[in-house]
Parts: sequence; structure tokens; C-alpha cells
Amino acid sequence: MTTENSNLAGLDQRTIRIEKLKKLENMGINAYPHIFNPDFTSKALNEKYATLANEEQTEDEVKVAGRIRAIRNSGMFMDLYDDTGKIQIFSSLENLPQSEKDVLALLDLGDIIGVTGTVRRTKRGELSVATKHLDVLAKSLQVLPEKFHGLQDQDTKYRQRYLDMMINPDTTRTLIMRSQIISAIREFLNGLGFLEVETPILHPILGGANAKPFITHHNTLDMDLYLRIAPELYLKRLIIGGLPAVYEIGRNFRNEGMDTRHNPEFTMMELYWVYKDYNDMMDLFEQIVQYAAMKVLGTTTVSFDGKTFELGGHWPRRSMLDLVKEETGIDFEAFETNAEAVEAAKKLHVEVPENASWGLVVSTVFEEKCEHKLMGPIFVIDHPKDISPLTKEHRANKRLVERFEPFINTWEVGNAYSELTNPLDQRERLEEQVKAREAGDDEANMMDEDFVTALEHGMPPTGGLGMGIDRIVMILTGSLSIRDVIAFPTMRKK
RNA sequence: GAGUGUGUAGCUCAGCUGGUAGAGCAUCUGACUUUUAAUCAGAGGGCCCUGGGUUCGAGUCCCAGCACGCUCACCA
Repeated sequence: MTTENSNLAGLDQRTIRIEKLKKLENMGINAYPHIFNPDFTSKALNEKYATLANEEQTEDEVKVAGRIRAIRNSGMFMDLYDDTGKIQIFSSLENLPQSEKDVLALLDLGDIIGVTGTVRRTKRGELSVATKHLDVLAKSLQVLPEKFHGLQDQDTKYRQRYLDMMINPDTTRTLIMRSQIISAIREFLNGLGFLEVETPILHPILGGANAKPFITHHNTLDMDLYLRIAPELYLKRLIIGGLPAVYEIGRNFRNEGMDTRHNPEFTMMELYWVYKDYNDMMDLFEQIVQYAAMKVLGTTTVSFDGKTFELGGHWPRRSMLDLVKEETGIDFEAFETNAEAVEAAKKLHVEVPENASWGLVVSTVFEEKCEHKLMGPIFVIDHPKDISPLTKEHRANKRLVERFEPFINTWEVGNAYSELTNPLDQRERLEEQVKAREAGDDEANMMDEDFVTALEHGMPPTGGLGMGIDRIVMILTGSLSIRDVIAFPTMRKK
């Protein structure tokens, strides 16, 4: 058997690797074996032999495994990486049997191997495993991106995320933190006695938010279905059924634009808690974010894009009308009619439809004039009633509802209410939505008779809260694009 | 959807006013039992995103398309 690779000259790198794979097979080696049991990770090995002196050699035989990320001195040194770090493999030509030398010559960067050998520390101080036996665990047929500059191409990073993860440690770190943040949220809510539930993703009727949907079709029922834009109306049915505290963490789908803060499918946490109102929800929102921040960062002081956010303590709570007044000098509360409000918006150079309602004007002016200044964290509270069809009327102001949106870094990171529980009121508001839809607003809610019927059976006073998980993860991980916190973001077909 | 930028070797990038394509890493060969972005010498490797056009001649200029980034619009 030859270890000579000169016959490979000029071939492309994948072909070369396939030829090497054939040579391994000809040597009776299965390059994709069923099992290998390493007894140390990089971290565990380094911890156990932390005190081993330079040039000290042990007789301790260990088995380690990982991906080859560097080969130096014609194979004498290899850097093996597992998820905990690096292990240097030392293969001395003097002590290595010919059969092992033959395997060594057929290894490439990117191959996953297992090494059986003895533990030593080199004179340069690098803890190493001195090879006795090499196992090929997976021959890699593809070339890894360059080690120094890494993988830069955004397209490849998103489409071949595994490469991004192998090469860029921050990518893996962010995805791990995402998982930890979601675990922390579950842990916190479960600790309060919440029940995690699952509700349908295929919805026959659109509801729970204002957004354009994805439409799909069920063949057997011969029926169009919507991918949910929000789980709200189903979660409320569970409250009506008697569950006192429920939450769901899952994907919502909205058929709208994509940018650094929007992905067509995104992860939302929604919860409902009986005998609570939106004030309680504000306390709860703060606590959830603070708990998650402490879990993954150990602090509630968060650095993001050169800015610092203090997420600890109570966040300011400011009414939308106050913020608009502060910013524009106009007190929209003083306007009795829609026309007056529209007139005022025009003076501010904020475009609104000629027939816009008072509430739509207020929220549009808020979005145009205030939102981009809200570094937060801050709760914007008490929204206009006519833009909030599922929210209970404000106990002190009939034109408003008990609703809030938390903002961090000018981003809306959630939405919460004292939930509307009056079925007759709910029916009227949904009828308004239906009218808006008929008038061409394809983001308006549809009439959900079954939901209103459920409400008619009686729903206790309830606080509800939605949290945009992706954006919270962005803030806590310092990610500038939502695509960096989603392992496989939506991409155009290539 | 609009504007704008990018697309060249497996990867990261050069390529000026148009003249037959370059580097580093990776690959192959050799040297070196030494290292840690190992080093040294040599070699191979290109549908220059796609399709049109201008030109004697296009990676380069023009038009269209595709993909991605950024900004804006819609939205969470």
C-alpha cells in the first residue's frame, strides 16, 4: 500500500480527498465507523493535566476525538478541536508504526478523527496526546474556509451555517446563548406555575394580530389554511377552559418585508395569566428579561452596538399620548374629532389617510416622531382603543386601552394587554375589523365566531403578554441582524 | 417594493485610463522531527455570477437578469 499522493497532483481538492478515502478503504479502514468512545474532552484533559510540567511525559493512555483544524510539520503536530477547545496531537515518526504513518498521510484539514495515545506536554508548553493509534471517524470531502480570515461571505454564512459555526466561534456562541435564553424563560415561567402549551400553527381564521399571512392548503379538507400570525386566540380559549397561567414559545409567520429586524418566521413567547392586568404584565416582562440576562450574562447591564442598556430595576412607563405631546407639543387628547387629529398630523408632516381615526393618527404620529428616539428600556402604555381590537378598555379613559409595548434600542420587543373579556364588546370590535378588511385592509382581523362564543362562556380578568424572542436574543447577544440569532434564516432560492 | 454597493482559484482578497489572470491561505512534490497563522523551495489549480451589447480586443465600459449586503418603505 502506498502513501504516495503524487498521483493526485492537479486534481481538484474534492477529487483528491475521494482518492484518499479510497486508499483508506483499500487499507481496510472504514472512514465512517459506527462508534468511537473518547474518554476526555479538550477541557477535561486540560483540567486533569493542568499541573503537568513542560516536557513531562506520562504513560497515561487516553482516547480523544475532534476535527482536524491545523496540521504542522508534515503531520507531526495536529490541532484537534471539539466543542470545548483544542487538543494538540503529537505524532513522532520514530515511534509510529508504518500502518499509522500511512493513515496520517491520508488525513486532511476538516477530517474528524479519534486518537489513542499518551499524555505529555511539549517543551513549548502545549498539552498533547502522543499518537499510538489513529481512527478516522469521518473523512471530510470538502475544503474548510481559510483559517485566518475565516468565512466572510454572508450568503455562505447563512446558507451553510455549519461552516460559519465551525469557523466563527461567535456564531456558535450566539446560537448557544439563544438556547439558554429560551431555557431561562421556560425555567422562570414554570417556577411561577405556568403551563407550557401548544396551539395550532395552521389556522382556518386569521386573528390575534394585524399582519399579512402565508396561505397554504389542506388537500383532504380541501381548505385553505393560514400559518398563524399569532397564537393569541387559542391561548385565550385555554384560559376560558380553566387553565390559570399558560404560555407558548413558538414560530409565528408574517408575509411581510425582511430586514435586519424581520424574518418571515420568527419566534414569539405569549403568555396569559388570570386575575392579572397590564400593570402586572409590565412587572412580569421586566422580570423575565432580567432573569434571562442574569442567566446568560450574569448582569442586567448590557452592551449593544456601542451603547449600554440597564435592564435592571423598574423600567419607565410613559403613556403614548404624553410621549407624543412631549415630542410634538401637540396634545392629541384635546381633539374631539378625527378631522382635528388628521389636521394636526398634516401640520407635523405625518402622512395619514384622510379618513383616519383619532387613534390611528395618534399611533402613526407616535411611530413617526417618537419611536426612533426610544432607547429604553421603556414601556409605552395606554394605546388608542381603535387600533387595539383585543384589548380591554382603559379603566380611566374610554378612548384608550390598557396596553403596553416595551422598547429597547428603539425596537418594539413585545406587546401586552389587560385582555378584552367582554364578549359583546369583542364582537363589535371584530366587526369593525371585518369592515376594515372589506375596505381593503388585508391586515385586519377576521371574525372568529368560535372565539367570541368561547368568550361568551366567561373569561376571567386576564393579563396577556407577547415577547419577541429573536429581538431579545439580539439585545442579549449583541447581534446586529436577526439572521445572526436564527440558525437558518429565510433565504431566497438559489 | 425603491435606492445603493458587492459578485474574480476551495477560502480571504488585489486587478489603474480596455491589451491573453495575480497574491496569501488551502492543494500536490521536496526539505525540515522543529510546531502552534510553523518555515523554506517548486508545481498545479479560473465559464472573472449569467445573458446581451460597444470595440480589432471586455474581468474592466453599457444594458438586462440572478444572488447577497446596507439604507428606506411595510412590519414585530
